[in-house]
Amino acid sequence: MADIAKEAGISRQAVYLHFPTRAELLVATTRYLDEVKHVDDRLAASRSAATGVERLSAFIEAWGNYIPEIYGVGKALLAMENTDEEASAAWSDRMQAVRHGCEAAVKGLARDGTLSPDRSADEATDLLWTLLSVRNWEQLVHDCGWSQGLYIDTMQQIARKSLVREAG
Amino acid sequence: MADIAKEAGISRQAVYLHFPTRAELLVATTRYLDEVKHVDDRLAASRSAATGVERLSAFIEAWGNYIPEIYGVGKALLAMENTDEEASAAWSDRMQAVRHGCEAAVKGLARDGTLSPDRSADEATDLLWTLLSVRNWEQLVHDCGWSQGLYIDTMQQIARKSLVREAG
DNA sequence: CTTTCACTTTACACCGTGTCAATTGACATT
DNA sequence: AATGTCAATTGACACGGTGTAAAGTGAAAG
Repeated sequence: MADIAKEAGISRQAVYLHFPTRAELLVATTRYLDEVKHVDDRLAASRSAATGVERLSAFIEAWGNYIPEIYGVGKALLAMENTDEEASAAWSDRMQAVRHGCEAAVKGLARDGTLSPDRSADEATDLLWTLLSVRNWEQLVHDCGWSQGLYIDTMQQIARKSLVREAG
Repeated sequence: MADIAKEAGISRQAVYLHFPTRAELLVATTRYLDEVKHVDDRLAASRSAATGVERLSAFIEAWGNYIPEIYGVGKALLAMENTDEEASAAWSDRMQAVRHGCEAAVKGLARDGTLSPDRSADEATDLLWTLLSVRNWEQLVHDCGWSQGLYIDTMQQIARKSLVREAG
């Protein structure tokens, strides 16, 4: 909080005049980021894809390219996951939104009859959601040094191979 | 620390007589767990597999079934990753050991000529390592309610599909 | 009989979060 | 020109968790 106040050029206490707790500050920041980065517009593109398979790839590209923009705040929120109830709930809420995106992509496959017979729709959603977690992005791009492009390509391919019937 | 002391039936300060910091206590606990759970023996089984593909599956099964046993300490260590240098290094060290296991499995595939042509050995190792992260296990088994068996089966299948040439 | 050792109790320093009260300075209202 | 409002300031403090320090206890071992 002290660092944030310094960065903002106000006193530490003044921050509390705007945001009652550290968690609420972070939550407000994610909301602001979503607004300013037009996350809705980006995900809308994936919804207009012709086939389920295309939609899956478009969704992965849209979300995957959004991760780096929210990564900073996300990491801060994730760091307080264990100690702050409210922060945990806020992050969990945002991740549920991503899960709904995954679910929609999986349903697109099911509608086309291209969902892999190996997995139920729920399991496929869980799997895709896990695959696309911010932590996985962090590990591959930050820790392993992958480029953003390699990350997107690989995630698209692996999602296709694990979720699409007769994958190629 | 107070909770741990209470559980151990000694005073909070007495804990510091054994472990200088909270981080070192957790590190010692992981070491103790590794010893008592015979992690080396378990992973040895995967090394004796005939083919690279079998070895991959055996490794995933061995590590995947080890995760729940270290999960408690792992989570505590992960929680201090951002604040405690030493805890972060300790966890990172343990995860490097897992990465070496992944690397060995990938090399097994490469030796057989069954590694997917889509990926270099390094990328395959990164991918497998990320797939098998404790966080992913946590999300699927804890958050999504998957059984341990479903987790193992799915990870084996997805690893085969993403890493093995002409996957089936 | 004394040393040693693990442990106890008590006290305290430090840091980060969050609260509270009194004050200031700018701007708008009347 | 006097008044009220509002954002922000300063300074103090409570709380919880980690870690340090010092003096004391009790039992086993030489």
